[in-house]
Amino acid sequence: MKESEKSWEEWIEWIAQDYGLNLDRQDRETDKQKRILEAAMHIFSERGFEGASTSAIAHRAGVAEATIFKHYRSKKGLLLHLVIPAISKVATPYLLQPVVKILDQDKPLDELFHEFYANRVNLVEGNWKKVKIILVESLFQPELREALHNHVAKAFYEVASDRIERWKREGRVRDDLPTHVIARSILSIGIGYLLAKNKAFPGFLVQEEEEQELVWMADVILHGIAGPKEKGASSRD
Amino acid sequence: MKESEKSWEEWIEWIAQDYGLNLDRQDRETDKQKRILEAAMHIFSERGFEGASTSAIAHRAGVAEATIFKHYRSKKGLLLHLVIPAISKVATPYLLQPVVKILDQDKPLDELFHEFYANRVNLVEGNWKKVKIILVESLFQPELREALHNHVAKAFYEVASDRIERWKREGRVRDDLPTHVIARSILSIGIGYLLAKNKAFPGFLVQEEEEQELVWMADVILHGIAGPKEKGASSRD
DNA sequence: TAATTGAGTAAGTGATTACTTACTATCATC
DNA sequence: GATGATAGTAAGTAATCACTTACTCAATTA
Repeated sequence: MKESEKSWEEWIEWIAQDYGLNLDRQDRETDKQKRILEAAMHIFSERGFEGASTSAIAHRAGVAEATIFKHYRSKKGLLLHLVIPAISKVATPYLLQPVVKILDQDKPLDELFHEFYANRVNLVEGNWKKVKIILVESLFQPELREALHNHVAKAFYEVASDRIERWKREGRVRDDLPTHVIARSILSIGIGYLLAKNKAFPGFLVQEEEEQELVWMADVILHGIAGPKEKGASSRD
Repeated sequence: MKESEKSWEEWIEWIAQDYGLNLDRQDRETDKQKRILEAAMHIFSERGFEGASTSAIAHRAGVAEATIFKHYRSKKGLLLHLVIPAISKVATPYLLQPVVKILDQDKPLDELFHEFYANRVNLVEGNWKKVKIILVESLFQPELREALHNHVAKAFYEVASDRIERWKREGRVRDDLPTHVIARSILSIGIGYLLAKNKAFPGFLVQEEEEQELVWMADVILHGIAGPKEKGASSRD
């Protein structure tokens, strides 16, 4: 069976065997386990996976180093314990539902996109450290990349493309652009804002209050930036 | 003097002193020096800075480990030797010139943006490994982040905002959007395409030939994705 | 040609790494 | 009150880390 053909459940099971990932989220974690995960989140996100030492994590968590290995088997096991539940939450209908709910409202697209961006920006910023770990490490850890591609991205794209095609039929979205271009553009505007604000170049690429920026984002993605003199040039008219 | 008030030249000099960076690019590198830099580029980009060992780099370059330290003083010095010249090239008018040349042509913005995206996509893809190192490590190395922010980003933004404001006056670009929003949106569409194609989710976010994708990118940023039913909703009309 | 210089390296250095072993303390169950 | 089972850890382990020392050799300079 090829890697990419594994279902989410099969993939999780495979990881679980290799790294002792306990999937039963019900069985409550010890106080020390929680503190280890919290410490790991901070140190992984500050120094990256390779730059983080288990001794530093143990020290920050206030436990002996061996305790980490008792619970998580290996350093990589610790990383996956931290990150896989987060990914699996996103892949779950549970976290995809706000998106669906927002996209299915009977409102002008301006308002709808505004709400969508506000919701997703909020989600990412509320979990910035974990998001950073997942994004950076997915560049170096094939398992993570595979997971993001096959499950998170795919799930989102299915929801998105479904709506976009309906909007095309209803004349609310241009039907002369392929669906993937529209989906990518919507995402790009949001990601660009998050990068500019959080990491890259705050100060001159993000200057106003968030509420106002979100309105502009929705405006740009819907109507573009062309002025009256350039409007006729579109192939759609 | 605050970090951010250093000029590019002062900053380079400061780095040079700390890490023995030889700025005189004229004095030709040894064959072995070239091979070390080449090996470092591959291994840094594959494993990240912390994950890359100097012994692995030496092995790949076919030199003794000590040779690396003879030339670059420390592992971090090696990283900066690799990365600073690349950044400084971008900050230089020399590499900014293609952008200026493209943006100052007397053509419809559709064509202009198409050309701009083609040019920048080309540049990034031709130097993908270095770009990856710079982006990832700038998340963890403050010197790199500082350099990108104060010199590359600033330089680009100055060129961009100048043109955008002129276009506003000429009615070629909407004057009801702030300049930074326009600049950010243009960049976002480009970055989104690069991420989708190279790293994140090729396959369903990038499906067509590059030439065609570039046309769509220019189209979306100029005219948006709204269909006839939603067009009236804009605040600009 | 004697002296100097820079490229290059073999063989280390102590520190730190991820991970183990062998142990104690606590607590529920029979 | 003996029996496991689990949580936790002190004190290791071998391997690897970034970096140094002390040297050779070839080319240049005086």
